Amino acid sequence: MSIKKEMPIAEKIKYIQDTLYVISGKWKLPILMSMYNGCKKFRDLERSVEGITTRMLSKELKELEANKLITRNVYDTYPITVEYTVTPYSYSLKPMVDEMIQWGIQHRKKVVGK
Amino acid sequence: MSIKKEMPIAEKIKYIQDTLYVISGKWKLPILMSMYNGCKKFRDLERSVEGITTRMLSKELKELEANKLITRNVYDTYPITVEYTVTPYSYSLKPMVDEMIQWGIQHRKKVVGK
DNA sequence: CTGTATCCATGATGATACTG
DNA sequence: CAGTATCATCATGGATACAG
Repeated sequence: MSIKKEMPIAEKIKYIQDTLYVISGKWKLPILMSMYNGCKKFRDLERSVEGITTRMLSKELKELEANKLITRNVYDTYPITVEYTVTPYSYSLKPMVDEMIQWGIQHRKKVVGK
Repeated sequence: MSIKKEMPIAEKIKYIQDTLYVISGKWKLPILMSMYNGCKKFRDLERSVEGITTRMLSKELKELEANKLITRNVYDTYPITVEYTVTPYSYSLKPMVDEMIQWGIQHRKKVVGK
């Protein structure tokens, strides 16, 4: 028989907020999705992520990198090119993101009633 | 053989943002967790959700109710008492929230290295 | 091309006082 | 008890110009 201690609520909340923080911001998930779709260069992301500014793209990319979801590689061409790539680790987000998509779909039906 | 059309990225992002919006804000999940833990009355929530103000509690409860995650019941005592209860529907969030907790746990290890 | 630096607008939250 | 009203503060993001 296994004795399983329930995690205290406060601790659960802490982890949830950690997680939310990592994917928070208007652009992090759109950027990631674009990258899964093949975009690698700064300029390509700037164009494919509808409406984003260079300031926000730069900022969000840094945070994604800090959280090990993407890596940044600089190539010494002229002008320099920079390639961002999603890490294998970033795929660990997939189950959660898929859940969010599914929940969003059914919730829209539930609340809007359509 | 099944032909399955991939959902366009833009649409996925829309649903993800819908979902994030529902649980957004500093207090919605802490409130919900407190309610799962048994809190029902405004004053109890105000005390159990560490740091929340009446203004925010009131506001977030309204939004949770609008999204059908809780219901509000007024009892005509004196002074009146109000009981909030989580809806069965709110439990549909559980898989996602559990995923967030698990992801948060392993992410802290991954990034902090501990 | 790949960003950084400023400044500004808006929204989200906090503090506090007050009401039925 | 269960909130509302008002004002203050802070974080987020947008616009724009500029740099290496």
